[in-house]
Amino acid sequence: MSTSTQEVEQDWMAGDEAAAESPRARSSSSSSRYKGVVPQPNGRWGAQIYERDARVWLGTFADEAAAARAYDVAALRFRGRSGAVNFPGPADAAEMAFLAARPKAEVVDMLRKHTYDDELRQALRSGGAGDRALALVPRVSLFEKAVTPSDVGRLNRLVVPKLHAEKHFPPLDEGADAAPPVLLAFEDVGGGKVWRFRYSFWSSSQSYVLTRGWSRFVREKGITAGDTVAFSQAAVSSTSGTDGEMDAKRRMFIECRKRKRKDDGGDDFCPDGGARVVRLFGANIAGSAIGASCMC
DNA sequence: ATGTGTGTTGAT
DNA sequence: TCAACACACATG
Repeated sequence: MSTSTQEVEQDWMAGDEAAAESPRARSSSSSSRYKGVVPQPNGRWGAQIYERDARVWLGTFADEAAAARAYDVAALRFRGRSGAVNFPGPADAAEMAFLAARPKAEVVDMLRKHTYDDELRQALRSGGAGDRALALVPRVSLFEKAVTPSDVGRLNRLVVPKLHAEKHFPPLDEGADAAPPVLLAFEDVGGGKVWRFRYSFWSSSQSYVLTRGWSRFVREKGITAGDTVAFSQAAVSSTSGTDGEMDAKRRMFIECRKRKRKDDGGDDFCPDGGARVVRLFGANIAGSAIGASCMC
């Protein structure tokens, strides 16, 4: 929904029930015609949604429609497109991505503070299309690794399990000392920035590693030992069948979850402790783009 | 003093 | 799951 609350309201007014009855005509003592909206003693309106058995309060609103809209946003985040909504409309991919990229608790917080619209507009405006769109890229899992203390320590490198490195990463000319460094560029889906890591083989330890750039990423994303880094790859979408070059530039992803998690993707509403997920994705050898994002 | 949001219960 | 209702508790 790229439309503002006002626009939605107008659509609704012009739509069907404009002539039926005015919501403002009724008193707060009666129930709301909107799903997830409950009257408040003071004439205002509260919004709520249910997660499992528990009620999640979405805040109070002076405008009944605003409360309904808040419910809609929560429904989209909690239940996805399939969830019933007060103001049905064409699914907005950008907004869905915006929602998907944030913890439920954060979305709820924005609703309660009435800052959702602002945050959405701002996000869409500034790095917008780029990172959000990337977040929607279908991907398939490649492999995972639980990062060790040294992976997030002073060594400034991530050891990539040999088996997986050889299977999924570009081949490295380990013999040639003069070989140019292999760089992997990662585009940060969450922040829109681009990260670059050096990918190399350390003969001393006989291991494949991501070096330059890795520590900065770890620091900035707050990755800690025990988190799991999961690599995945953009699902094949044979765009132009003529150009076989895409093959060498397959976009790859990496995501990191906090150790404690007990649910995979299905994040239940958690006011505070949500599993933090850092996701990278990107592409290949010659320095194409790769990216990262955080979500709960 | 006022408004919020939870406790709780009964329906769907 | 969901809303109606009462009121304990925040908030200023």
